Amino acid sequence: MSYTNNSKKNKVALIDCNSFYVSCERLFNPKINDKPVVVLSNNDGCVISRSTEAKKIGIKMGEPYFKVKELVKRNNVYIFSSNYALYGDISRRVMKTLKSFSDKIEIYSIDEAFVDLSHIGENEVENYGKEIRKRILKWTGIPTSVGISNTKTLSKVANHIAKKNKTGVTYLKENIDESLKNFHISDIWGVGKQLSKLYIKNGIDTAYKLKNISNSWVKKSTNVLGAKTVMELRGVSCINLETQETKRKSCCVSRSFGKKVTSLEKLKESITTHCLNAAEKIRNDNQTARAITIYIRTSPFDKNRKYYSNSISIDLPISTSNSLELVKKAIDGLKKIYKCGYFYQKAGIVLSKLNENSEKEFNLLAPIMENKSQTLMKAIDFTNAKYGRNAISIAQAGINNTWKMRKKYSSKIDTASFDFLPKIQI
DNA sequence: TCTGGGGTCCTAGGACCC
DNA sequence: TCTGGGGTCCTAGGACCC
Repeated sequence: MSYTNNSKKNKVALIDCNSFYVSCERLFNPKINDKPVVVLSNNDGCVISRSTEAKKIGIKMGEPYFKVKELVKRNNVYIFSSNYALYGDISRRVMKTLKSFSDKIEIYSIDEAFVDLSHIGENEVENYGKEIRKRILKWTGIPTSVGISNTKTLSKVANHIAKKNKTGVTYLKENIDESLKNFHISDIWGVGKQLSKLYIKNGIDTAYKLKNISNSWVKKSTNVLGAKTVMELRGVSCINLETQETKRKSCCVSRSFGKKVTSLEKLKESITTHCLNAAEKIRNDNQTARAITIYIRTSPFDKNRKYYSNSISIDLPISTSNSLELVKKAIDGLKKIYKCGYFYQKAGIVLSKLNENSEKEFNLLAPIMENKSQTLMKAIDFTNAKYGRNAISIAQAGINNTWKMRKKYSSKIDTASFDFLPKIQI
């Protein structure tokens, strides 16, 4: 493994939106600005975003909603079902604002981005961070935290610290050991549940201790990623800034059911719907799939019923993005793994081995078949974009679906009025 | 009653070949 | 009777991220 030891010059900022989904809801609802607010995952299942006030009350990240219902009631917490069309749109605006500072930017997730600040002078870095923060707040209304340091992993640490700062900006310079001593091992980027367990078992419970562990031990006990994290804590950059937007390599669509499902017919409906959505997604990216995976499972939390989970992967003879072909394969697969007598909680599909349309393998019949189907698919995508997703669907997908998601607390805010967003009908 | 969804990367081990 | 070993490729599953 080779490391680029140019840490002295490298400066990278991590900009992270504070309580992003909550902040998005607040944009259109100023009366909840100083109130405890949470946003729930699909199906109103878990808490996935919390305002500072909600955190203080003791509502934990990822906690099932039914477990905190009482706490929520007692403290008058405002609840929202998630509205991804809204969050996606606000995210695009935040990223666009960031790009006004630099082209060297890696959009890491819906609410986070790394920006290269190597060209900014040592004494100006912190003010530059403040300027970024100020502009995003002014242009989009979203509060952020900015962490800056020599490597991505360290800028993540800096960002954590910035979240507790008044200014919202932290620049971790060379002498960072004091900060690392107070930084818990499980908060390090790249150290998840399993690694935390391993490290703590070996007496390594802070970032500082991990930084000073021997190379040979890390390599022996973990893998290359573990080793990279350690190097990055030492200020040696091993994880590059990915400024090129790359196309996805797989595409999955899955949902939990609002109500448990037992019949093959209902499973067919949901698998068909997921398949249509996934196919549309990859067509949008001008991609085709050469494999499809179908999976179904019962609830892993239900102790009173038998658990069943199964999946099947099917290779496709010709790479395709044709909805009808994909649905047909998906249903074939579903029939093979379906077992009667179970209460299913979730179903999903994965399209994988994705290719660019242009690099499709050579096939004699393909051009003729494709022209026809492509015209049809384009017509469907156009209509659905204009009149709402599923305006055109296929009969198999069902119409009044009892298995559809719960979304009791949706703010129903739709930014289409100023950005021509397609409205998603749930 | 009620526990999300969408990604990436790494590795061990099997299949296959000579 | 004695029953190799090294290389490559692929895949499933695990770990991690937000």
